[in-house]
Parts: sequence; structure tokens; C-alpha cells
Amino acid sequence: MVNQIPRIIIGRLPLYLRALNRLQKDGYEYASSRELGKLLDISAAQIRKDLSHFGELGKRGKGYEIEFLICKLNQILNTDNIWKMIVIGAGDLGSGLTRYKGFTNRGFQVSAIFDIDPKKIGKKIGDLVAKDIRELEDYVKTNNIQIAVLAIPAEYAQDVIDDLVDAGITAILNYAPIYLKTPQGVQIEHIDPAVHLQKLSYFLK
Amino acid sequence: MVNQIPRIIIGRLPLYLRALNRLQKDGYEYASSRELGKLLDISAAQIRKDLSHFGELGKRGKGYEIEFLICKLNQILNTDNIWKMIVIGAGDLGSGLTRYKGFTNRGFQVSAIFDIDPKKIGKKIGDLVAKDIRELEDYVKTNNIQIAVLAIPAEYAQDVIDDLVDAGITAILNYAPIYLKTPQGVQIEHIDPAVHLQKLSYFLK
DNA sequence: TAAAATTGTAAAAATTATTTCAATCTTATC
DNA sequence: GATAAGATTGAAATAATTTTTACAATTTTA
Repeated sequence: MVNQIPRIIIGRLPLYLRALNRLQKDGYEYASSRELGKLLDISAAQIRKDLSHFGELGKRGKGYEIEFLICKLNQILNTDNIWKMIVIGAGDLGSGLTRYKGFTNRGFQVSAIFDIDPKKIGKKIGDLVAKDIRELEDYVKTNNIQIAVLAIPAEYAQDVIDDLVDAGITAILNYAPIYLKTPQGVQIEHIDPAVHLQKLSYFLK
Repeated sequence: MVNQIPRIIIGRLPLYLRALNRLQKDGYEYASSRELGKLLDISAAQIRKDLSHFGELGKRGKGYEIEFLICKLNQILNTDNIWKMIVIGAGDLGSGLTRYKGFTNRGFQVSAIFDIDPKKIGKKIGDLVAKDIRELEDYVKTNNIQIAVLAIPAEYAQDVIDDLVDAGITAILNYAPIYLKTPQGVQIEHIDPAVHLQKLSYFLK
């Protein structure tokens, strides 16, 4: 396992993992790069090359053993344990993410949800109760949380990010439709549906 | 405006647009590629190069006129009008997207939401009432809808996509955590939070 | 034992990003 | 108002990254 894998390759590993999990659920034991590629619209060569960065994971003449490759990818992506994460913002999106059942079998679990609005604090959301944002720092430090999901309006996002970083958060999934500054060492990923819709509408009409 | 702009460039235009809208809201009239780049963590040269594909949009010595560039980018991305779109799935996510106020000023509007579950059909969601999925084809054809947002579990997604395509949908924003096949000419974008979280967790610990 | 399948990888090709700078515009100064 | 200094774009050239091609090595299957 070599140093400094390009980010673009890391970005594809979760897709491989997702496809492999599905294949396993469907009863398959082996998958060739060709089959996997067909499922993902990615060239077989690219899949082989990506995976080759992490050792010789396949079997010539046979393909990749699904069980083994799932394990390996989970190791690489650090999802062989479950990360506790917090959600900031108890609106539709934050609540939805908190109730969502699909995270646990992919390595993540919402362990607390915070809001600033007194009307939302104390509300039951899934198995959790929305906490006051003022408890954030204490909670993050006490529970050693590293991942936060930001589901609040753009105008508050940078301030909250700064607080999150101060509290010790090192990975952020940002749903606020704005680019945010994070210090070196704090990773951030952005999800903005309107950005995707605009990519789509480029091709329309 | 030349033919066949690389997709990776199209993917950055919505980010430029978002940043420009913010700058305009903050009262700025001009933005240089350097300022814009700083705001987005993208090199100034790249922004200039991307924009140069669509003509000489800037002013030497001054930068880009924000108002003009916003117009231009909206033209390019086809968001100078509002696209009506449908949401499939009236769960937390679909309902949240339907109630979300942030789409309209970026070129989109949810005009109907569909579900298969009798308990959800007829329910009021924002300004809309959830419709029966069986009305989908008729609705799409009658209202000439081109964009659909898919917010349903993975196992039903491919079947629904096929129906959407048959009905005339040509652009899909997919929230189901699975890769989906679409025929040539139907564009699809994927949003899967777990994929982003796994990209983040790679860097953790 | 031979044919078929499939990986892993070196080399080549294609794509994407950066560097550099002439051309041009703006602003400051006299 | 003229002129010089400073700022900024747009684009050619270069560099870096990413993807694809091609195939030897290896394993499986018939």
C-alpha cells in the first residue's frame, strides 16, 4: 500500500464498495473487473489500476473475491469500524439524515443532532433528542467525535464550521450551498443538489 | 461558444455561479479571477481558462462584471428559466427537497411529488399534495417535465428510472445509493452521502 | 494439456491544470 | 489631459495527471 493515493482514486473506492456489497447480497462470490466495470460504467482497466495501488487483490483467471475485496476496501476507507458523527441543523434535511437507516452498514452512525432554534431543541428525532448547539463543543470533546454533517443555511455555515473545528472535528460533510474555509488537516466534502441540477440542465433543451 | 465543453468544466460553472451570486448579494459589482479563485480554492488561471471557452467574458485590468457573468452562466447552464421538476418518493428526503426554498432562485422548482405508498399519497407536503405514482407518466407527458429527482430505496430505483425514461424524463438526480442504467441522451447525477463520508473517513485516524 | 479468462503493469495517449506573458484596461500622478 | 505604474484577462506553451492500450504472467476450465 503506497503513499499518497490520488484523491480521484479514493473517490471511486466507495463506488466499488457499494457495487460489491450489492453483488454479495445477490449471492455472487467473485467479480471480475469487467463485470464490476459494466455495473459502474467504469473501464475494467481503470478498476484494476485503481485497486492495484493497494496490492495484488485479485486472482488471475478468476477475478476479485468479493468478500475479501469488501474487507480490504473497508480497511482502506477506514470503515471497518462505525464512526459516530453529529448532525448540525434539525430541519428537514438534518432530521432526515438522522433518521436514515442506511448509514450504519456503511460505517457511520449519527450519535447526536444539534440546533440553535429553541423550538427544535428537545424535539425527538428518530432515536435522538435534538440538543442545544451550545452543548456542541462539550459533546464533541467528551465523545471524541471526528465527523460532522452540516445541514444549516449558508449564512451561518462558516461560523459553525469554525466552532466545529475548534471543538476537534476533522471531517465535515457540508450541505450548506456555499464554499467553506477549513484549516489544513480538516477534510470537507460538499453536497449541493442545485449544483448537480445545473450540471444536468446544461444538457437540456 | 465552442462545441463539446469538457464535463469537468461544466461541473465547475455552478460553483462559479453560486459564488458570484453571493458576491452580488454582498454588494460587489466586479470580481477578478483571483478573488473568485480565493473564494473557491480554485486557481485563478483555471477559472479564466474555463470561462474563456464561452467567449471573452472579462475586462482586462478590471475583472468580470458580476451581473453580466451571472447572466451568461445562467444562459450557458440553461437556468435563465425555471425548470419544473418532479420528486419521486415522499419520505424524509423527498419531502424535504419538495419543501426546500432554495431551488427557485437557482433555476428549479418542484411541481409534483409522487409515492407508491397509500399512506403517503394525498398527504400535504409544502404547497403540494403527494400523488400516486401511477399518475406519473400522464403527469410528465401532460406537463412536459424533463427533470426528476429520485428519492426512493435502491431496490426500486432501476424500475422507476425505466418508467421515468419511458415517460419522457431526460435528466435525473438520483439519491438512491446505487448506480443506475440510463439510455444515451438521458443525463443522470448521483448524490450518496455515504460515498462522501467514506471519502472523508479515508483521511481519518 | 490446451484454450479461455483475467489480473497487474509498462507504455502510450488523452485530458486537465499551470505557467508565462503580451495585450489591454484602470488608476494614480503630475 | 497626458503619462506611467499597476492590474487583469486570454491564450500559447508547458507540465502534470489521468486514462487507455497492450500484453506477459498466471489461473481456471474444458
